[in-house]
Amino acid sequence: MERVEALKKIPLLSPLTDSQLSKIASISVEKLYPAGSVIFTPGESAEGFYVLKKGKVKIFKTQRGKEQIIKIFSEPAFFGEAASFTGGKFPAWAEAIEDSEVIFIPRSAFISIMKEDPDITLKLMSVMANRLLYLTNLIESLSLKNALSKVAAYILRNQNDGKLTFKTNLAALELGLTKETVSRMLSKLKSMGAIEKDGNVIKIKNLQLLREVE
Amino acid sequence: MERVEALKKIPLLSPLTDSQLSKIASISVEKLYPAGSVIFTPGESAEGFYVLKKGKVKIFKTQRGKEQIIKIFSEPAFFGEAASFTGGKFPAWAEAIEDSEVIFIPRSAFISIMKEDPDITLKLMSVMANRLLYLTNLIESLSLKNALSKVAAYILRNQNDGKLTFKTNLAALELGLTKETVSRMLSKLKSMGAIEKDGNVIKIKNLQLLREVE
DNA sequence: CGCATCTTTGAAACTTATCAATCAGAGTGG
DNA sequence: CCACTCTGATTGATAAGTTTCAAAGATGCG
Repeated sequence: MERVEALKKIPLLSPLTDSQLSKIASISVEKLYPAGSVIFTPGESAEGFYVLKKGKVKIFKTQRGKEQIIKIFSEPAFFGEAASFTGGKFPAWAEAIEDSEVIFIPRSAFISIMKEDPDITLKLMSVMANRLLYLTNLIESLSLKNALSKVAAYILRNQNDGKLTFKTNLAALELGLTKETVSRMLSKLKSMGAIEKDGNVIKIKNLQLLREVE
Repeated sequence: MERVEALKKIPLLSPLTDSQLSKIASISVEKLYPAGSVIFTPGESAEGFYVLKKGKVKIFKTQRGKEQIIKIFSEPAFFGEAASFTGGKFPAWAEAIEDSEVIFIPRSAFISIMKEDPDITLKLMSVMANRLLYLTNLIESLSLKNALSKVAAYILRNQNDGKLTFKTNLAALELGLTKETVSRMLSKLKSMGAIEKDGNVIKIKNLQLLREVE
């Protein structure tokens, strides 16, 4: 069954037996979200959580017309689990930033799985622990770093082999800055000789320097 | 046994049997931390987590001489569990802000308890889910609110019966502001008629107004 | 090629931080 | 009981960092 295969790709769920997975699959709901569409809104009751089978989703907060991205998920991943397990409401927005396929798993189904398979619970806990650490670091970055070091840290974090594709606007939303500021910091890093820019591809030229300003 | 009693006060641990608790108690280590002393430092290997039996502890990050409080714990509570369960290092500082008594529980002990008692695991998960939501809201506050609404939100959050004891310095560290700015915002709220101040006690005079600026 | 979109740059405005001085209150010791 | 000091809060002036607004440049796509 195709949905079972999708669930199996999620590291959290992969150790489940086929029968467990098909049980989940049978009561889960699959949905398509075109890029730009909203998956859930803050205040909405969290009756379950979401498995991202395909695509990319951003979780973000808004206030006074400003936006702060909390986290971007790429397939395979799951999200919305924290609100789901407290049994309360989602605290933030979830929006597809690419055409996405999502599987919704009702809380009750998953809790019964957790009760019969403690390893899954431990695994989920370790995922949540990692998310706590991630958010702790995000807080550090938002509160204690200046614009230049935020951008430097962003490049270091998202780089692959000394290179990365860079969307100014997206970076700005993640870093809690405006696109203009990000652009200026990029120019500064360029003039310092730390990076090189060609279109929307950034190449790290001086790793050590970048680490120093981070 | 006295330590068992202390452990029982932690909502997370209270459903455990006395034999489980005394097992934990027997391998845990109790320590006193005078106000101002450091409990753990970032980068330190997290071999377990901490139960706060008495006192008050702040978890915070530092960078370039600035400080951001992540969370303040008052007895009874536990902290350091996220890092402990990822098996990695603490991401932040923990410091007693009052004379504190702390029980250290090695990871291994607790994991074996979790394996034999799934309810504890679920409970711990729900605590971690709540902490995720808390941090999400902190991010929102740090990134999207201005100084005035941060202070207003702080008052609303910490008020009790329309009153609260206010330490400018502490609020500043939690809100990611300077004490001067906090003081100025307080004056502003006072001149708006939203609050009243007598020594370090703040009284809310106009709740609706306070909610509006939040 | 031309239009729409994103990026860069500049100037001004705004918010918050910094630095410095003063003030208020709580002990403390004479 | 009164200086005296210590700590924390307030206030003012100035500086720094970031945003905002506006315009000009690039880039990509139909």
